[in-house]
Amino acid sequence: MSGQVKTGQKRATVVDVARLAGVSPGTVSNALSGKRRVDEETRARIDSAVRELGYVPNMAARGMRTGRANTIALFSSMATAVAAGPSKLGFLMEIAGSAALTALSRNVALVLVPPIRDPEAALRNVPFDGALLVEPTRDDPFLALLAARDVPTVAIGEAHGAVSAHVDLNYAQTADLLIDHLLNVGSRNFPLLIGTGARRYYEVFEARYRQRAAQVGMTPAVLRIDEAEGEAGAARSVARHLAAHPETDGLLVPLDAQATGAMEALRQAGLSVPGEVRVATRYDGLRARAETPALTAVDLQLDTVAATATNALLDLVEGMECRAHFASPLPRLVVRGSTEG
Amino acid sequence: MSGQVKTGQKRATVVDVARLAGVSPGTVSNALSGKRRVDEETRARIDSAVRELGYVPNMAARGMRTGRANTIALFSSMATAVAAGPSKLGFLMEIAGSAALTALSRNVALVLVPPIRDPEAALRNVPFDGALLVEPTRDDPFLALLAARDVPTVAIGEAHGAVSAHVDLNYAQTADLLIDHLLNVGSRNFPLLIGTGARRYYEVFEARYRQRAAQVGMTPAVLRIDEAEGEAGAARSVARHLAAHPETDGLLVPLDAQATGAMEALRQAGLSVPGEVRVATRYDGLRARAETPALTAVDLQLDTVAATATNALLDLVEGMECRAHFASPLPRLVVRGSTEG
DNA sequence: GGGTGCAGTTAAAACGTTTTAATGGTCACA
DNA sequence: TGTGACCATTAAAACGTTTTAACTGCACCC
Repeated sequence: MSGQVKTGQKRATVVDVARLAGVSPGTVSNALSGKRRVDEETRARIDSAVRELGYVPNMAARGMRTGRANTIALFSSMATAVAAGPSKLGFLMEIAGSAALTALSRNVALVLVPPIRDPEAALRNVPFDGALLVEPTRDDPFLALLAARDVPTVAIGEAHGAVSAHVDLNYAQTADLLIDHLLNVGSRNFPLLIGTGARRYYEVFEARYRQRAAQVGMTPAVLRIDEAEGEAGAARSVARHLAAHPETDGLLVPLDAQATGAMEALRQAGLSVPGEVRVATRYDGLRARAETPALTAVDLQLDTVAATATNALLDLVEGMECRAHFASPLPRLVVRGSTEG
Repeated sequence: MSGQVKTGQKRATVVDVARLAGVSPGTVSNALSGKRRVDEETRARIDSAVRELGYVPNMAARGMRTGRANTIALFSSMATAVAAGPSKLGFLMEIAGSAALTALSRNVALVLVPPIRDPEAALRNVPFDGALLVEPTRDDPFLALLAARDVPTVAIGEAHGAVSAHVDLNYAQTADLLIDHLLNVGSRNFPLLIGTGARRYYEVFEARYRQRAAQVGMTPAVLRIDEAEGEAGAARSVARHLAAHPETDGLLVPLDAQATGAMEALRQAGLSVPGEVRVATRYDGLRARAETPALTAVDLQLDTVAATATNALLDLVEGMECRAHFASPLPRLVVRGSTEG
């Protein structure tokens, strides 16, 4: 009997509980939320009524009253996510797992909003009190929509637009790590491949690359490839570059989808990796590890990053003050077969 | 001006829109939802009022009235997920991505409930109108909780308990695929490693393994390892088996975390893979691909499986009739270095 | 005895939407 | 002219909480 609810029966409400316990609904609410003192004996009566009726609070009603959804949303910038396909999803999912765990430890659920054609529809149908935005582009459609909704937003990775806060992804250090590594293993002629989108980390990578190239006397070559062309686009671009520059002995390809494309081009050209050409990429995900040889990459410690971002967002949602900028653990180089023989 | 909302300003409601458009709130609701006919001219007035005020419907209020949260939850059986760590998360995340996409295409968001200590608290604070349950164990704590809440539940993988429906993960075919493959590449003495938990797919794997072993005259050996001991437990168990059975020339290890543990044991024993011992696992995820040599595994087509499950669940939520059992695309063997030289 | 303060409780309002039943108007048909 | 059907609209109720302000007793203090 007790605790059981028959199928189809209407769920018990706070008034049912109140009636059974012989108190008013307000007292039940106070007893359950603990917001006000309730007599010990009354509380006991309420508790047993709750158990007997199998009462579960109606979240929608609570949300309407309190104005909170107990939910945060994780968005990924549409364009790239689609373009980079599974790789970007890996990146996103790694963040999602950690963010969900952190959020739930604070009694908030994470809703996952994958890249989708119509961001506006997604926003409209999903209740949430805060948003996590993964590496937004300069003109990210979500930025405007979230701003219009006046909802706290935390970006993962440096953001151009107006966000409440952002967690650093250490673009500069990551770039330096990879560039210095390529130099250390002896590469002296390696181009940088980046996408054409307005991503902050492209800008940073390019800046560091050019600076370092100038220092060591390397002629810089920056190949820009539309992200939407995926692996194939990168392969074509690299093939062209190899033909024009046979002295090439390395490739710096931050976007992993483009990195595997580049590997394909190298195979076609009959060049050995890492013997003749060394290759390094940024995100140490499935693509990087599944390539043969596996690609040297960087451990961005996304779980820590996501936890930091989530906690910051929840602080904001709860109305606490919060810094506008959070540092991340320093990225660590993960050396693999593609740069060491 | 239009479409702009100043920060801190209270959000416009349907009443504000109604007043501005000179109609009643009910008409606004009808115009927006399209549930009833509304004169073309009034609809236009309402639309422009909506734009001017930057009106966004309050989901909580709508949810309270309609009884729908526009949300489904994805749960993963607690014990295993924790035990198998990142590998299980990979599995879960692959499903999550596809489920989220499918759900969103039907205007429903996916909330991600990662393995957590207190499942009951998770359930209480998260509003959802349906649940997706990944490979529940026989006594899965979520099963009871979801049943008590009387919420439609769809399991991914055969389920023991009471769920509204389940989508097959083709345990038998998967087992056959792997067993036959090991036999085909010449293995004649390979034990089966499985966990101790009450998972349906352990039972099926064991049954098929014993049957096939009897057919080909192989002495069956089933090693059961507590999932909670992870890689190390599997490594110890395999080391022991190898010492007692030097004739071992293969390993069938469905759980990928245990498979990588087994690989470690083989390395320690100085046995070459695939030369002396062939290894096969089930889930073709990061662990399988990142191992050296990469592990032969099975493509379970989780994206299709997740999409099927999600659509079934949403049908149930919308009150449609729905089959209790869905087939999945047949699993395909992915042959890798661990079984072919 | 009249005020003050406190602790526990309550009645009623409020949150913002959807839905129901009722309303007035127009049109076609007898 | 009356009758019914239909259409667009509306007023009001309903959803299930939380919160506010009021209200009890009751003890304590001048």
